[in-house]
Amino acid sequence: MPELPEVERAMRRLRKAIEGKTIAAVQTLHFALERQLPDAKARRLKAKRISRVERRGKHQLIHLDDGSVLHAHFRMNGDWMISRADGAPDRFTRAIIDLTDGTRVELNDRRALSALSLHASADDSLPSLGMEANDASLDAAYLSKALGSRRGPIKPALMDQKVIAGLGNIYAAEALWRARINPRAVASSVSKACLTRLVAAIRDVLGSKNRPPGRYTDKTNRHRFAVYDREGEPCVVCETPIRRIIQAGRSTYFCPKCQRS
DNA sequence: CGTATCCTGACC
DNA sequence: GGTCAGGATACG
Repeated sequence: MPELPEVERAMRRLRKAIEGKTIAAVQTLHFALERQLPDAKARRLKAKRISRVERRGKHQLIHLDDGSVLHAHFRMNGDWMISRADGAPDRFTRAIIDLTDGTRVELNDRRALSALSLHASADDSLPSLGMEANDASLDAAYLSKALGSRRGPIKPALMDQKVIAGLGNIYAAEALWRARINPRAVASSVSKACLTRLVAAIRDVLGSKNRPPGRYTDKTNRHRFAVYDREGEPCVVCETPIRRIIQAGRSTYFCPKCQRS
């Protein structure tokens, strides 16, 4: 369940469940996770105390008292399930973190594309990231600089975590629709006025008012999005049918009339 | 830059 | 059986 607000909520649940506690055991239940966190490495986590849980973009960092870091990323479908060590893990649980107090954290991910790995220090646990999408100091000047060297379309550029950390496919499309910017517009050529609208639009789509309360694939949440997954449906502003195109291998939804530039 | 790839499940 | 899926990365 990525996209920054969802990761933020998941991180807070994780923090509440494990911060200050001690790891009893970590195990992987799927070869894709085992490959990243081999049993020999997982064993090193035993008896480590969790000093802090942190989010950076869509990454989650579990800081341990010896300075090492357990890095987690949900990718497409991951989520935490907090349970108890004496129960059976969920069918789609790919890794388990058991705490000495009996709390169990399950990394639940049907596709098993999630990342989970152990690093000696925080420094080598993360790729370089751009400004946080929900950073109050995000402004048109920053975007202008970050996009200045990009000759490709703006929508894939917005999803590049080195440009803005935390913006994903859904909210990139939603923000561009709100800002009335064509997703195919060349990133470096988007005007300052448009970038100013885009900054406001990013705040709007990430703001709690406009976000679904739970998992955003829930049918009941679908209506919360203006363009995402609405191919052929009328634009809520101008009633032009929403179009779907593929950019960098991902679906982009947009209104061909509202987003002309 | 775009494309293929990692994976599995859900849905048509 | 084919297609699609909220992400990121390696590669050409």
